[in-house]
Amino acid sequence: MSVAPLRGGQARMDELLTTTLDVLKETGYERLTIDEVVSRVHASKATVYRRWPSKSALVVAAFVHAVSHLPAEYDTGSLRGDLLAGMDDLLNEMERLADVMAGLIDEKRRNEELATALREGFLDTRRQVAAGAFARARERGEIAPDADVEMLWQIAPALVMFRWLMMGESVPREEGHRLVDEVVLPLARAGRPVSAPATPPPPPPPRRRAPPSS
Amino acid sequence: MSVAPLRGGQARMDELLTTTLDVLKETGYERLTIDEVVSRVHASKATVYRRWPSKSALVVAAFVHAVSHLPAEYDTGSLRGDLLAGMDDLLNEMERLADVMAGLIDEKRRNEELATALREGFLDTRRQVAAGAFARARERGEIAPDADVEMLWQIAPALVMFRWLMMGESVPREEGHRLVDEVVLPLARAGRPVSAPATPPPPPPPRRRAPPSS
Amino acid sequence: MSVAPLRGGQARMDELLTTTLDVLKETGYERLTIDEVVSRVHASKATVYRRWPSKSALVVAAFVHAVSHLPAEYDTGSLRGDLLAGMDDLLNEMERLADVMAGLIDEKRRNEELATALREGFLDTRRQVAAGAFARARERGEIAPDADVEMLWQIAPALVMFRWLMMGESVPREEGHRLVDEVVLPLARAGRPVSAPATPPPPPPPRRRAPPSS
Amino acid sequence: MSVAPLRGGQARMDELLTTTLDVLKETGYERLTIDEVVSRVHASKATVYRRWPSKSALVVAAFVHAVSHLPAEYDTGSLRGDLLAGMDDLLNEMERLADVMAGLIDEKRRNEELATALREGFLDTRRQVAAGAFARARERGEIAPDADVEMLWQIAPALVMFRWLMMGESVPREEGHRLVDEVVLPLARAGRPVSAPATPPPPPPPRRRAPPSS
DNA sequence: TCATAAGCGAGACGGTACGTCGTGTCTTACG
DNA sequence: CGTAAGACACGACGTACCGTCTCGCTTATGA
Repeated sequence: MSVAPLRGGQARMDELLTTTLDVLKETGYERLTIDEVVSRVHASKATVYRRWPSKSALVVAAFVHAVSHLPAEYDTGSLRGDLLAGMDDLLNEMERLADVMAGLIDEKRRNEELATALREGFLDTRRQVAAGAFARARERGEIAPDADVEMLWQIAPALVMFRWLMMGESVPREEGHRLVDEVVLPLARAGRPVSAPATPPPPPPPRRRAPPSS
Repeated sequence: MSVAPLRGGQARMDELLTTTLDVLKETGYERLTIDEVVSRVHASKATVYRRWPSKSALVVAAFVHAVSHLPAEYDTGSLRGDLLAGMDDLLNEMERLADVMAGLIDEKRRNEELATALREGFLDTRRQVAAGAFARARERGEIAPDADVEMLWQIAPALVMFRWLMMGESVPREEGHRLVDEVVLPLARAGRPVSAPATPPPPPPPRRRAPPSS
Repeated sequence: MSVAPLRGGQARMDELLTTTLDVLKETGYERLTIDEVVSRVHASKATVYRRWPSKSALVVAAFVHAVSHLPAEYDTGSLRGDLLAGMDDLLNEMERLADVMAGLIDEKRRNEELATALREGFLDTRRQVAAGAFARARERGEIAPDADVEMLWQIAPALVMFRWLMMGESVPREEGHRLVDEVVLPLARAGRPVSAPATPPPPPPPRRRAPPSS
Repeated sequence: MSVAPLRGGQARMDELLTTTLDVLKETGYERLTIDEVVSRVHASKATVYRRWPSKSALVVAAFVHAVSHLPAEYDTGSLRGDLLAGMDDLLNEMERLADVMAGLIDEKRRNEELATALREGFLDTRRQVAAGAFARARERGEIAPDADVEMLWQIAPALVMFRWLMMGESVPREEGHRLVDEVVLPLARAGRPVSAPATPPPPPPPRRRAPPSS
């Protein structure tokens, strides 16, 4: 769906992409209009369609553009410092991109490139930040050797995005830090629980039907 | 934007709403068309617009319809049993509604009724299931008295929805159970950490700019 | 290229067609815009495209509509009276349609329906008017029995259209009448010349080339 | 709108003009595309627009180029010979230009230069050929002194163009010669009719309305 | 001899119109 | 009266062409 940038006009491309992102934030994917975007930068529709074959491709490119920076790396000397730094970065990114992401989650189901952009441009960054921090912490003996890093890295983005996208609330810095101190760090230090309780899992509950059929 | 059901035709309404949900799952909010819905049930557009004033109202109603059942309540006698039962219910609901939710997250930003439906019909159910379970567990002394219930209940839905909507993966039952056993239960039992480390939080990291401007 | 008229809205169709004809007269085929037409009658493009598949089809229909009346028939009792009446009718029609025709002559080359409309709706009317007049005149003995009717009927429209379309002048009534009196009537009365001069036709002249190649 | 030939590249100009004429014949004015023309001669749009300021100017120039040769003059010694020679020339020109003319009649209404080109490059040639022939014939006493030359010269082009452009038929040489022998020559020899019949012209017929309103 | 200029191809660009499609309103005819 | 059918005004989409423009490349001349 993406298109090799034209020879000239790199500046024009950036302008189009950042403007697209602005409009996206303001109005959401559905209400975004190509005409609105081009009129803001005094361009013409052809200039857009010469680069991207459709509205959705334009929007995807704008998102890719927005998340295409080098993954952050923090080495503050302590696990807590690293995680707090990563959390601050996450919160900044969400502030910038939460509205845009909301408009793209549906599109992502049908657009492999967008899915890749989200994964590689955003999620992998979170994973790498956390993975690096945990690796250094393990060498320093700060955490249990069997800590489940693959689960741990997801906790912060999952909860932050849940709050932004599902609950519709922003997440203040202190909340994010509490999340690190009261959830991530304790779990990392404790490692996996000694043994999963032997009680067999209960039978699956009866499936619900959509309408309150009773 | 809300529903004014006509006297007759309750069955017709259900048919329209469930069909709307089907189309929504298949094609997403943006690509859903009223004509597609009505042609599937051999109805006419007027029949839809007599009941709901817009496409978004129809879709909201379909979602409300889908989540409008009594909140589940599980009392299995143990916290773990309750949480696992709640997790199974959550996983079932996600299986049924993940695609639909993806299509509505953007619309929710502009549609208060949809936001309410999501909150009351879906999230509050999760909260109540967990809150009840934790309350009983505290009475039984199974968990620390200062366990942060408001944070704890969010962990399961946040991580499950993160996996479904962000990572694009479904969550198998065993994974859900591991989440209960290795994250929720340990945190509940431990309660809040003795004291937040006294180290002052690091200064906020420099904000990133969108393009790799270096 | 034509389309069965929709059930309702015959009035709307007429309105669209006459407005199309107006715009056509004012601006010519090339500069005519669907948006201009629909905005004049407060219609929408879809209303046009529901009936006619393209701009050219609309314009053709407007022309067909404009020439779709019963062929005139004049029986004034004398050949001269009949021809003058036919001439007046021709001049009226040209006044009404000359600008339109100018815009359609090119399109006619590619549009069989338009060609048919021009032939049957306009030219055949001329032929029939003249043919009837000459037939009655021959019975009355007013003209030579061997008068070449197939050539005679063409003279009036050919010269009038030549003046309108090629020379860009309108033809006043007196000029038209002079044409009848000084060209058509004399030729009709004289019949074919006694014998074609026996001189063999000269050899065809050398073909010219486009550029003044000398 | 007129031509300002660049210093070099006369050959290029000819190439462009003749190619334009070709495309014009094939597709008509409206469908002619600058891109089509330049791609056929491996030129670029700038090369066209450096010479002619618009599509219509290019097309006009192509037509002017096509009709810009010295007016023919035939002096065969007899009126009939002159007229037949002129007719052959006319038929040749129509063969070459009928399609092009069809595409330009509409444009001519709005383009004074094109109107001039048609008049001076094509029509005046016909007029001069005929006028010369008739002048010599009058001196020789071959025609009536009061023959209406201004009307006579138009008959041949009017009828030939009528056949080509309105009826959509080509005109074979014999038909053209018949036209000379049976129409033009008899009228020229007879001169104006002795007296216009005294019958007053009939009242103008009722104007027709566009739709068959009865 | 080489530099300065000019025409050239290529094609991006701002516009404008096209023809299509979906929304939400409305009318018509049927049961 | 509710409904199926579908016409309608509106407005966005994605395409095509016009006329302008900038870019290098080539060529052709003049210092």
